[in-house]
Amino acid sequence: MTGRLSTMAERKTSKSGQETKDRIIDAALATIGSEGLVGTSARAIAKSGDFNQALVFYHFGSVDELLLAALERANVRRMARFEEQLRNVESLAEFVTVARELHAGTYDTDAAALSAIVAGWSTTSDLGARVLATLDPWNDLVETSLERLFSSHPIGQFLPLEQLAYSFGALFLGLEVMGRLDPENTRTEAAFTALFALAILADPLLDSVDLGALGLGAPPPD
Amino acid sequence: MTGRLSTMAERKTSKSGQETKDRIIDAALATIGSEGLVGTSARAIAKSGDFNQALVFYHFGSVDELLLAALERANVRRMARFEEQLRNVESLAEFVTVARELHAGTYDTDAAALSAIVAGWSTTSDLGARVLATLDPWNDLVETSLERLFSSHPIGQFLPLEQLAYSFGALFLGLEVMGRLDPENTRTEAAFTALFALAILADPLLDSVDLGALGLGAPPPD
DNA sequence: GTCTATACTTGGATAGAC
DNA sequence: GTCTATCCAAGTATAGAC
Repeated sequence: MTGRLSTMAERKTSKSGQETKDRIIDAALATIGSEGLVGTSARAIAKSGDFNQALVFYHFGSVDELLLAALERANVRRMARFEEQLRNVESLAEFVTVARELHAGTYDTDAAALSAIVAGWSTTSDLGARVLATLDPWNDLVETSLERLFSSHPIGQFLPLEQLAYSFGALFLGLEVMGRLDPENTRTEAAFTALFALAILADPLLDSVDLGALGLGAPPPD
Repeated sequence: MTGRLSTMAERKTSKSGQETKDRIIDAALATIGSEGLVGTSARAIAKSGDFNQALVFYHFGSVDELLLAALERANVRRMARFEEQLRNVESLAEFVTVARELHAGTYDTDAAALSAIVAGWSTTSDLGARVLATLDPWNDLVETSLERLFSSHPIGQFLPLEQLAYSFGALFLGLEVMGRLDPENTRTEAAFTALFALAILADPLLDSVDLGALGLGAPPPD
């Protein structure tokens, strides 16, 4: 019974702000997922997380800043989850598989919030730059992954891997956005299946490319 | 002086509504381009087009309906502009070139509005279905184009062209959205350049594919 | 069909009590 | 750090004069 007093000390940090900030961020992500970006107001977020609306402004200053923090958080979580897999990819087919898993959690709040914020703010220039900065690490990660993947293929050195990484990111974003337009999301699923099939075709093909025939240098020795 | 009465008859259709509806749609598209989707309210549109805010509701019922009409209009215009080019494409490189031209008008109001609406409404389910319906014709168009393109390649029959068409559309959308995040838009430009280079590599490669080596049937006769 | 005026709602943001 | 209360701005939508 007297223990209640001593546990106070243990819980001192519980209201130190960081915990509340986390709750607010999670509530923001959940609200974007359920209400869409336009429906995500400070009041809606507060209602979703069952705290006071004024806390948003106390901890983040404005709704936009909160959403940027939420974007950052969701992005970090997703990168942490897939970084290792992506780094160890050894074929295009594996690459597509990882991307598909990344997409698979259709109702994953982080995923929904990410594409909603990125897409929804793509025309508001001041915020756009900060969104782009948040997404930047993906470019490096994918590029590294592609370098590794193509290091064993003779054609790799002729490919613009940096731009290809950016393009793969754009393709992924486009598939996410299109998928969310369709409530049943069947088309994006089908697209991933098709891309996987394509990768299966392309993987052996990359090995058999005759660079000489393409005018890119001497063919690999037999 | 008495002519004023007779010219009234000529101008009778000028205020028949359709002309005003056009003005409103154009103003809506312009506003999305300059203010972003979130900044596009009935008041902002009316100010941009210099007419009364109430006209939006008289002619379209709501702002959402107006934006759907604007989406439809912009989409029809863009399809009309590129349908013929796309239908006559004869190589992957040409295909990329057309896509690049489609993207090139960075400050084209139609293009900006299209990607903003599609992206911004991707999480609001009720409107999303209608957006998807508007974009549908592109899938058919691109698929037809790909069929034509691959009709002379033996590997064409093994490719899931419908899903590839959808994927190309998603890639284009993703590149547009990413491009708008970046005020200078240099990365999407670079991506198109890289994709063009890739297409240049892939075009002759498709002809030289040895289907037998991929286990897809007899190799083409010499 | 178009305008003015206005009712109503929602949302951002702050002040001040606790 | 969190709450209540409140101000103010902006938006949707409608009524009614012209």
